[in-house]
Amino acid sequence: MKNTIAVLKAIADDTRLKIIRLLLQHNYCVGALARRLELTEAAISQHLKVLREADLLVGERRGHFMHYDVDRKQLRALISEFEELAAIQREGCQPKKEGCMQKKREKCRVHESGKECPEEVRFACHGPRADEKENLHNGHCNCHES
Amino acid sequence: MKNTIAVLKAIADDTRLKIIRLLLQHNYCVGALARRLELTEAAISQHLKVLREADLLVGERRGHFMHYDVDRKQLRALISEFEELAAIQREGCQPKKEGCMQKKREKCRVHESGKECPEEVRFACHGPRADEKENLHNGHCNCHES
DNA sequence: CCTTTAATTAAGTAATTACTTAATTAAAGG
DNA sequence: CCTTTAATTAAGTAATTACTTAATTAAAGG
Repeated sequence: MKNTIAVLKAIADDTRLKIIRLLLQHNYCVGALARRLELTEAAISQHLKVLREADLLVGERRGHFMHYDVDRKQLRALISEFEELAAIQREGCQPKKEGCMQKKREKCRVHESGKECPEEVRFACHGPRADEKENLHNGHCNCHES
Repeated sequence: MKNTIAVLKAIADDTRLKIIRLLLQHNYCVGALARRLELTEAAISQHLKVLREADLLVGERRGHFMHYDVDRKQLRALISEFEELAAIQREGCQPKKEGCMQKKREKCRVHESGKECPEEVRFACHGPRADEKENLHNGHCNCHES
């Protein structure tokens, strides 16, 4: 799936979810959708555009009328993404093995002196910065509980 | 699931989806999430509130720290909702059997006279109003193609 | 108690979104 | 061609959202 967030945003709207439900059942034209959902055709057209750009719909012209179909492949792709998400396992925290600096954490009383946190204790107290990926255990393990 | 749209809206945000991914792996406190996502704790706290109110998270206080957990039941419930959606079958349109008024449709030239659409042809031309659920075939079948 | 700390809430702002009406586009068909 | 029709796009608006900084709350611990 190209852009999961765009697909989710597209589907996370009451009107658009109703449109998807309707189009899964029948091949409604834009006017029919507008009548059923009691909105203007312009509003429906704009919603259809959002869904189309998220690859959730494919449109087909039939004479004067545009008929839209749900791309069921994309729906299934979304389900797969969620299944992958739900399958993420909890990683157990092993402070000692991973070098979590429990002791240094206790030393952090920087604000008393009004000074900047010295590098020696900054990491232990405030955890890794975005660019420090090595130690992932500050802030989420039991170090805090001591 | 109580409110599918609220759950979808909660999850359909880049930052919040990242929070969910992180919390599925580890028990991060709010500050740790803020550091990793390079946002203020206030911003994270507000996102956590959205997720909490969608029942996607449960929080637990540990001393000074709040630790949040993803409610995996809710994730699975969301997957079920999507599977139900994807399982909706296309209903074939049977105009004759269902009394679709193909003939009357052709008579609709109301706008020529500048008059209101007479009730006799209104339904056929413009389809059922929201309160007319009996005939679901105007606007989505091949009637238009004739 | 009093101070520190982590998290939340309040207040404000810029960007986005969901609609409206009006204008435009494009196919159908005399 | 010219008109009709269905759909889309343009322009504008009110509501919502994602953030910020500042103020508040609540537990921890000397």
